[in-house]
Amino acid sequence: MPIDLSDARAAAPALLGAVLVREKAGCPTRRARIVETEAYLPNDPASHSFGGETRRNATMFGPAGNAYVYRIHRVVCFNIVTGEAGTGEAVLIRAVEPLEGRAEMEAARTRATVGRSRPWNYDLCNGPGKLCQALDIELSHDGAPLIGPGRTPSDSISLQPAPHAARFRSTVRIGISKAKEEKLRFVLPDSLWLSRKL
DNA sequence: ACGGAGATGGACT
DNA sequence: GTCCATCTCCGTT
Repeated sequence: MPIDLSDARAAAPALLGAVLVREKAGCPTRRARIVETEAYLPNDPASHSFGGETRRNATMFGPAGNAYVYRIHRVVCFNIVTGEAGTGEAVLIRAVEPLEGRAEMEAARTRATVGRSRPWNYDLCNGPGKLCQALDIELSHDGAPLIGPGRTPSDSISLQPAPHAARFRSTVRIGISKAKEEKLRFVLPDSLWLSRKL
């Protein structure tokens, strides 16, 4: 069963339990389970696509299944484009649980963080910027296809569907100032790797 | 365990 | 000049 990326509201919970696979030449494979997502809908005042297409958000208006990667403050965030091309919707991946290649994730986080000496814990990848550091997701991956052909084998991000539909909970989204009331954040309620506790 | 402040850089108007 | 889909540290419980 392919993952339902037909629209962001359906895709955000459907992506819970799916596994991100990061392949990079010279690095061990990193795999991580998605435990927290947020939907950004068409005509959503909190979405980057609100107000139309610009250079920065252009891949949001492209086909579903591509990575939308943007920079905010010091870090980048990783989204999966959903819906028909032109609708400008996506799902933000907010937290993942490491499954494989954890040492490589810790090394990547250490590389990206200055002055950290204590060991990594649940803060390894429990946030949208942190997981991009742990998986070496960069601005250059903006627009990259995650599913099907067209990926770069030596530098790919791909997706394995969840083995079964996950039991989830929804809450309000985090870190936004507009359209705060809608419950468009989706989590695996028992996960220890959420960016915030329930 | 939780909350607030400051760092910070680019996109957009 | 303003606005952030954030992170980390350091304070207080």
